[in-house]
Amino acid sequence: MNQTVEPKILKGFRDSLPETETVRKQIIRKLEDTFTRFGFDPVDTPVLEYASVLLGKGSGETDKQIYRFRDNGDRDVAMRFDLTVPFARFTAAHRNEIPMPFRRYHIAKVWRGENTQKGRYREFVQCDFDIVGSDSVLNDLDILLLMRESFRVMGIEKITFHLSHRGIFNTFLEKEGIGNLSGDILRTVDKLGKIGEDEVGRLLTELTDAEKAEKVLSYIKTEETNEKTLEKLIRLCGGETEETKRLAFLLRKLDGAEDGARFILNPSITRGLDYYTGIVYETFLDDLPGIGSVCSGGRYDNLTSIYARERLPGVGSSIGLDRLMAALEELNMIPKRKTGTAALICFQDTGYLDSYLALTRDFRKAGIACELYPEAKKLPKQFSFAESKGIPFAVICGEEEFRNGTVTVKNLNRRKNYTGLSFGEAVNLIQQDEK
RNA sequence: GUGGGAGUAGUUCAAUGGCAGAGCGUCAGAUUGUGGUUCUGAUUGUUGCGGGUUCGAGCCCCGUCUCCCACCCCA
Repeated sequence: MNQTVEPKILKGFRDSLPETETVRKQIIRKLEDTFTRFGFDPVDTPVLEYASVLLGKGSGETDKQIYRFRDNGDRDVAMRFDLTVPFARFTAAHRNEIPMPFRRYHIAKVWRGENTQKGRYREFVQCDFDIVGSDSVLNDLDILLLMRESFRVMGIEKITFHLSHRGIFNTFLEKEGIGNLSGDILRTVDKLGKIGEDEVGRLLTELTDAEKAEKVLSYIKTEETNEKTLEKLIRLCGGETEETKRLAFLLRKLDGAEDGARFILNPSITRGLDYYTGIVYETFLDDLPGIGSVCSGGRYDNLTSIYARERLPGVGSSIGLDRLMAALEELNMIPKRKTGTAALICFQDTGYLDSYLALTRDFRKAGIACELYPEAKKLPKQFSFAESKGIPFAVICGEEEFRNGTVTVKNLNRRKNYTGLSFGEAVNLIQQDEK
């Protein structure tokens, strides 16, 4: 039997080793705590949906990227492409069980069959949070505050939130008599950061004419301050509207940044997805903007239009966890933690097996994540095993300790011994360093 | 999906069409209750995969897979 199958995996799909997955789980835990503090509840939906439920919800481009096939019962099925469309179906299906306004978060994998690049995979995790069933600007504000808080708890402060307003932009386009070209113009304008003003101007001139292109270019330019940018938008729209007042309110409330995170009114942000109608935003790391937005979203008029009659407005955002982690890795910001295990119980003397087992049990009972080395090998051997796994502490007990009822703990990073400890002191020592 | 670049030991990288190599790492010992130095010895390969040309292919040609880059789109 020397015929083996090559252990290969598909393009754009990845394994996650403990050193990566431990960090990922830690980040997810922090995010879940944060979402919960903001009053959001978790939900889940199936990976597979009827293709008819998922198709035709984004642009034509997104349909091509959806994984779709016939299942064993010959049903036309598809894997979820994002978490928003399944959420729309979910909300329509459970409308009577959900009190409005509804705050939910959903952290799960999604699949897109597109070409890969750094920070672009075919299977990746999104962290979505939305508030539906209310038009209130306070929800827009809370989503933005939650975005800032989420990055703060992840320890990322050099970050910029670019925001803009789809509705105001459309008002402007209508006023200029080019509202019918909204979709094309939005997509073109969206490229400003990448291809520059001249090239965008050229493309806009192709779409309209030189004069209109000039006007649009002027509209999408970010001025020195948010106030000035806002003033310009109001002027180009022909005066204040409900929407500009709304945007002004948000910018006022978001002012007074307590850390490095900044909110910038950037009218060139438009988002490719069609369903946004109000405020939209994208988030870039100051040190690695090239990897793309790590958190995007906006306000939409009607989440469930395809599935139900009732109009259901909402606002939400999505953190791209895998892209974020790829960026953090590139920036050397991934914490070194390779395991959740805090202590290795060294095994030296087979005669004391029961004592080792009892010690292991007691540490676990006290909340210390630990494992007992399964063989009575030499200590250096056990130390280097712990080190290679990233376990910070070794518990060293032999005849002397068991006779005195004491515990010896070694901090493996500092190579420092703590002898003659009581069990409680040992637990404290290990827990202290946990933080 | 379209176009460009890359793929050699666990890893970083060598090898004019002519015996696949080095550093680092890993393992064992010097060292049977304490691993960062040193020394000794050992280990590591379907050159991504499959074909072709050739006396002979890691190297040239074709196909394919994966990664990286650009477009597209987006997290």
